[in-house]
Amino acid sequence: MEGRYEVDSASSSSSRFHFSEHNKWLEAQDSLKKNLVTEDNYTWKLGETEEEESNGGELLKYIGGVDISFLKDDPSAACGTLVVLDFATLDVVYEDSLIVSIDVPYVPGFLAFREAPIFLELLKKMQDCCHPFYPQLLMIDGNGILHPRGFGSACHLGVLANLPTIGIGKNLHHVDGLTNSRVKELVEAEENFNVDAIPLIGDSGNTLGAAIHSSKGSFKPIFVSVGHRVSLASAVEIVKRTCKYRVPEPIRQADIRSRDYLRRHH
DNA sequence: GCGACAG
DNA sequence: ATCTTGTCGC
Repeated sequence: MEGRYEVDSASSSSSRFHFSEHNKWLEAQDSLKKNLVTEDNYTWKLGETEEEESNGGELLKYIGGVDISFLKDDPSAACGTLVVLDFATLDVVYEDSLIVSIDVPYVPGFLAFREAPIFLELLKKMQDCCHPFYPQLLMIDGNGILHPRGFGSACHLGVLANLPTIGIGKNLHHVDGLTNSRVKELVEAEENFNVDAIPLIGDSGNTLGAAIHSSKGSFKPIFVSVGHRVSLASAVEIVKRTCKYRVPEPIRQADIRSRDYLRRHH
């Protein structure tokens, strides 16, 4: 018998998370990871050059963002929001929110098990009615491969929805020797003086993501990592083009609107 | 043993 | 993630 955990009755919320659940989640991540694609795998172009725009290929136009808000009291009451923006204008062209009750705890390294189900439901609603603005790519507030097992919530959602995804972290998830102080060193290193996307290379030698200073007023970087079916280079390019402020617009709009919706409907 | 730990 | 106003500065 592995992990008998329930004996430990003295501790509180965190011990509600039993070893058996932990193992199930590890196995699920391991299994889903087999379908992960970490290179560009889509047909559209970004439209960065006039040539591409006049060439008549399909362009990236609809870019989605998702976020969840919670209430202080009643921590199970949550609002998930999906927005779709026009990549060229950054206008919000679609918005949908859902109030749900979430009983899955937040456990570092397993964010997707808490948040992904509501995002999949929001996406399914769009798909079921063949909505013309269904996103070609999705940004998630949470990491992609910048994760203890290389499979953060952006990867998880990307694989389940079969959509290209990009992970956006507002704080660093310490992994593979990448700590706040180590990243600070990298950011301040002389060779990175004029570099706007600093590669995050862990102790393993793998590049797990990039730190970027999105808006001019912010010294605090955001952390971009590959979710699914997008290369890091493309992810960085797309994120930079959607940043009016520190947090890219798809995430920022989803965040604002989910918070508003929860306030107005509770 | 202690600290760290996306949202 | 959440509670929370003004305020200092470009």
